[in-house]
Amino acid sequence: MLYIHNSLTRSKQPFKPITPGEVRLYVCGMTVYDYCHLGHARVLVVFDSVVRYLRQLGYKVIYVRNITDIDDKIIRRAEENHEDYSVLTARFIQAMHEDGDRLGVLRPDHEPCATRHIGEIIALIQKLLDKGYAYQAHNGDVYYDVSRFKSYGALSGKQLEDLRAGARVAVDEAKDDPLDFVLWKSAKPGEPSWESPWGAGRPGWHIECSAMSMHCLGEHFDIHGGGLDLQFPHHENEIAQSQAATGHKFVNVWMHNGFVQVDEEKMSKSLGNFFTVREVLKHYHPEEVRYFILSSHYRSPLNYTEEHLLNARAALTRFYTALRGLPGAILSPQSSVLGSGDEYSRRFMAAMDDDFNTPKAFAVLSDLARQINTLRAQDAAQQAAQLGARLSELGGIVGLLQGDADSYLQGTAGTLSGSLQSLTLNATGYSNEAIQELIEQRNAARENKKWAESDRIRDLLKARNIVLEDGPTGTTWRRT
RNA sequence: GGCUAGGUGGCAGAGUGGUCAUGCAGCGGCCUGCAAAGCCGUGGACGCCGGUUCGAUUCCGACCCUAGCCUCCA
Repeated sequence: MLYIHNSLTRSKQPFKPITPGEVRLYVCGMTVYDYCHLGHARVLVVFDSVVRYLRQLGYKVIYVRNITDIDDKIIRRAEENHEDYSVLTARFIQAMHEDGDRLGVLRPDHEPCATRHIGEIIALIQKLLDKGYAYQAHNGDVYYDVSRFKSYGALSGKQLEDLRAGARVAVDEAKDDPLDFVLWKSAKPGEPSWESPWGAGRPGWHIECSAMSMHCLGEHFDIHGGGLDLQFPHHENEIAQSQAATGHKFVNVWMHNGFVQVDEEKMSKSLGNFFTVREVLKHYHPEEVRYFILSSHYRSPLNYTEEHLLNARAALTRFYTALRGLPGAILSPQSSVLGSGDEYSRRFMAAMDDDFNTPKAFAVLSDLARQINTLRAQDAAQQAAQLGARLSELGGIVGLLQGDADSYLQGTAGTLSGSLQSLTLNATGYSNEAIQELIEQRNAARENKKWAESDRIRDLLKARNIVLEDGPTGTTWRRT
């Protein structure tokens, strides 16, 4: 039985889809005016793992992750660049796809862009106006009247009075109430705009997600996710909009992932303490980044440090070392994991069932790796191979361990993308053939018990971050 | 100030009312020509103060500290 922590009730609850066997999931994606940083990567990887796991459980998942391709920052950035906003957004949508692909993030089933759903957005705003939940101000903007929505603040645990007390003063004179938020923004000269009953303008951020999620998934769906920073006001506002418009419940379960932090501080654009995905991938294997992200629970803060990434590298090295030389197993939809009932699968699934507890699940993978190593030492090759298949199968449930062990350990090919040819940390200047040649020279020396010569070659390679390992079946090498 | 989530061994990170997390690092051993990898063993922890309890790191209360939200933010 899968349990999920619901931000709305602040408790872990058994998950029950609205339609049996089907899960409809919406996640707030990026505003595309710059490259993704690790904070964005966490959303991508966390919800990718959620989707993968739900599918593993046998659910038909409809996964929608939107793109905000029109807003103030996009307009400003496009102006700075002297380019059309749509050229800017197209470029960063592509960059986002590249980053996601490299991290092994499966594409969502639908990826709606705000600018392609202006019609639905306008219709939704009109509905809110008709029902008296919205008003047009003297400056032409249309605002949502927060005071009309009784349960406003339920998701974030805030009271209207408290919010008003803490509100920054008189930011926008046109609003009736400082807490009211914009649904339709009238265009200033030169800004991209769309025609509407309230004049030329563009949608506010919050209404986009209400309109697109309901368009793609219906008025009532199962799970809505996003970063913790979206809980208030963005998701609060979505609830207010959608439930006011439809008159019934919007989303059953709200999931929020924690922040990526740098020096105990949130990683963000505005603080300038961010690392982009592509920058980090210059130094670390995509699978290492993915492991790093999943090695703490999705709701916990995650500190970005080099030490943590190296920790992820050590863990993956251990797993791939255990898998090395075993026939690989790629997770298939017909995987035997679910019904197999073996101890490791059972424990792994139990951990994932507990609100996607990936760190706990990883502990099972460690135990499994140890058992594989033990079996190999006992020459129980068949059983080792069986458990090896199980290890990569379980790893595959969260998008890990799907690569070739030698490729990972020798750093010659991207495990997930297949296109990562130059891991800078692993650059050594020796070709695989040259390494093989040196290994043969060394083994010849060892045959003759010329230990000095043997050690010289090993040290030579070690200086280039290549470590040799003499096993019962011969010498293998890997990069460090 | 209001609200939310946290404070676990050297580091990271699960978890539990009274027997094991797990990984890295450390220490001892096995293996090895020596290593590496691997295996076995091992030390070390639950912010602070009260309360409930036969017993609390785990439940309750106060306090301290951290992060986040209350303005765009994944």
